[in-house]
Amino acid sequence: MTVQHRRPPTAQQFVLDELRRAITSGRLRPGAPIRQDVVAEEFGVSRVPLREALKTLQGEGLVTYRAHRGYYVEELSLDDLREVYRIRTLLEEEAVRRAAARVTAADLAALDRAEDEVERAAQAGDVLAMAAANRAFHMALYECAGMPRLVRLIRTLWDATDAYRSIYYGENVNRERVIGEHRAALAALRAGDADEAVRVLDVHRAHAVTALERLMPEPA
Amino acid sequence: MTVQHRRPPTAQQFVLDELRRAITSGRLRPGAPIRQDVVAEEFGVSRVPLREALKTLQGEGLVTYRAHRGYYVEELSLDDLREVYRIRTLLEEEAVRRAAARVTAADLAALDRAEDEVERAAQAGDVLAMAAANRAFHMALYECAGMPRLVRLIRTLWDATDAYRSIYYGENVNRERVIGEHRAALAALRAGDADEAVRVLDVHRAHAVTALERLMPEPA
DNA sequence: AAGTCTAGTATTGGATCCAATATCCGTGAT
DNA sequence: ATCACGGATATTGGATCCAATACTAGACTT
Repeated sequence: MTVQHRRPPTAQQFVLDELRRAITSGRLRPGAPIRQDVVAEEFGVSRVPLREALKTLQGEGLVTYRAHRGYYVEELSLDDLREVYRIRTLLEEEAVRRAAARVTAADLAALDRAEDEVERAAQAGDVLAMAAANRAFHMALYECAGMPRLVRLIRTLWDATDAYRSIYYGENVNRERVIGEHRAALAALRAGDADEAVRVLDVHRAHAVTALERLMPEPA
Repeated sequence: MTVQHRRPPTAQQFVLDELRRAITSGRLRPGAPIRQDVVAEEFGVSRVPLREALKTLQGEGLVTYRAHRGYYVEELSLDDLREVYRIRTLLEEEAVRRAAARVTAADLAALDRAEDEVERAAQAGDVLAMAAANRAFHMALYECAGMPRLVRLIRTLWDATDAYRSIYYGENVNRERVIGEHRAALAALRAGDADEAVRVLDVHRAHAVTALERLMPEPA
């Protein structure tokens, strides 16, 4: 007996996910004020969990907040996305370098398993599962750096742009490319070649940006 | 007619500041659960603004959260602080480099004024004012990079460790040193020498870490 | 005696209601 | 006509109350 849309355990989680989707999909227009009454009713919750979700989004930079004025949808232009990816590059390079220096055999085995998961999802053509598995793979890799706060930051940046990524995996070509790049990164890591691992993952990331630039609606 | 402690415009802001202090000062011990009832009563507010403040702190990594289990004070060991400073280094280097490439005459004039403010506070021996002015100076510098999201991230990292910094300015030597370093950074920026500006500010930051290592209570 | 189920309690999650603040618009003075 | 002032309204901020969940302890079974 399968549950269709397993709703998260709390309303704030549910609203958080929905809001992210609404913002990154453009349904809530950039710059527009978020009327708590309206949105709360739309999602069928009260304003309390909504406000907690908004606080989280504020931390991620998807909304801005002014006391007694409310929350506003933050602009997420192509330039902003590029900026996010630039920041990710800075942080993830550090993570990969440290990971390369510290990675253990057990870590590598776990990464192999994570990559298997990605490929299984790709084979099945399950876009959602692949996005999730891909994320798990990358985070597992970054975790090897032994810098929990760095990983937390990276994870937040991924959260802020998650909705865009799922578009990316819709295309067959990308799915194959991703797998190749993952394998190359793993090989480099296994060989202890930090520079090569960084290089591969930079390309990996850069390609995602290019794809986004192609897919994003150019600002009017 | 001076207001003693101008309480922030909202209870959540007030609680946020107080909580940060309580956590970074160690009054709320690492790993300890945060009982909302207790803390709310202690600060004289209801649980609603407290929970919003906690969400913000979650974003900053000062507390962790598990649904239906509550918030817990996050460990902030010396290692964690080092990690935060390492991340700051990565992000701020990028900001300074971009700033050096884009800084205008007007920007430089504004930075001069910001630095004047710092020196005025230092002269007056007003530690709190100096911390604030110093922060304003650095942020003004980073703003020149034209990367709002990057600046936002840096600001968040500063927020998470603000309480520690005020200790730093308590010492006379540090106040003088800071001013010298600021001036050197400004000179480098004016000369368009990005590498030098980065170098100076790296030293600047590294010294703050060293001071912290001296002052921090070593974990038992 | 060990483990499991169950009732009770503590704590968080969420809804509703009221208060405080900001915005908007009309009125009046200059 | 323009600006300042003031009240009405919309919206956010916060307090209280109730519901849902997780923890605890004790009784019962084996």
